[in-house]
Amino acid sequence: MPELPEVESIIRTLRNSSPALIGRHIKAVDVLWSGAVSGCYSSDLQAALEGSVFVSLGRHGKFLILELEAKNRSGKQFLIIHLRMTGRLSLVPLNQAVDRHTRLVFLLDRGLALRFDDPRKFGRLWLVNDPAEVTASLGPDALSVSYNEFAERFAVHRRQLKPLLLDQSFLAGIGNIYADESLFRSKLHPLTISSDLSPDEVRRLHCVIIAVLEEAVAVNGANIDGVFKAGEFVVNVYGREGYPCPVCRSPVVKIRVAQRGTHICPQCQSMPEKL
DNA sequence: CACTCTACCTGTGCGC
DNA sequence: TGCGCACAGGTAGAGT
Repeated sequence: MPELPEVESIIRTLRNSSPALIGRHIKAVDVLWSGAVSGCYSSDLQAALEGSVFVSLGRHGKFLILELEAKNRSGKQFLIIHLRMTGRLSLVPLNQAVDRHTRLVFLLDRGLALRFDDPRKFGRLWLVNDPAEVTASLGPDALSVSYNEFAERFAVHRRQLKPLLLDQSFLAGIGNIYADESLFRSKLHPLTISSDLSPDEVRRLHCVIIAVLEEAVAVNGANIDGVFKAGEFVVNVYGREGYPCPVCRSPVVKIRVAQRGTHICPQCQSMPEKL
């Protein structure tokens, strides 16, 4: 399931592809499942995008932001894509057959197609004039947030750490896997109330989040048995219930926090005193 | 404000 | 072998 590092990895792959996505014209858009298109009708999306050219690629948190220039219109357009859990975006040969999970195909020049596949149909796509129409409610990107901004935003909350890290309006880009990994490496229990952290612990958490995400980005994301196999980043606790903690050898335990499967080392991540 | 629950989906993997 | 079912995940929106 793509979180920030996996989305970043997709962007890098698309940037380095040859022929590149940047500069490609959209000749047509096939919408195989219209539910994937949010905020407008798929016919509007098709009409607005035909003839457009990709000019840049970026992201905010887990949202991909593809900038386009329309042929006959002034002003920019942005295709915003959220892959949610099972979405995939790939550049393929134009003649490659769709499979049963293909939801959208952008037919391009130079014999290419940009394809959106998504078995679980959770992924969504928007066409807007300003990315903020979709991303305005997001907090700062987790990969580049400064310590000052992190600490400032942290200070206004009194919440359990795990749901706080997962809250995209607090910090954009962290999902279940990297939340568990960041809390493990920070030696913090997911149920700890954020306002109970010492300034040193807040600083440590910020450092760990950035370090974890940077490490994962450097190797193209996580590699989790049976779940996500894009990259080489190996997690310590997520999905490893019953396996020994790499630090102290205590068995990793799975608990439920905010309705989410949560993995901890009960030894290294001690329970907050109040519980 | 903080939290919980539900809905959205479908492939996987379990128990029987 | 095959059936049924719980479960996984991110987010929005409603409710406590």
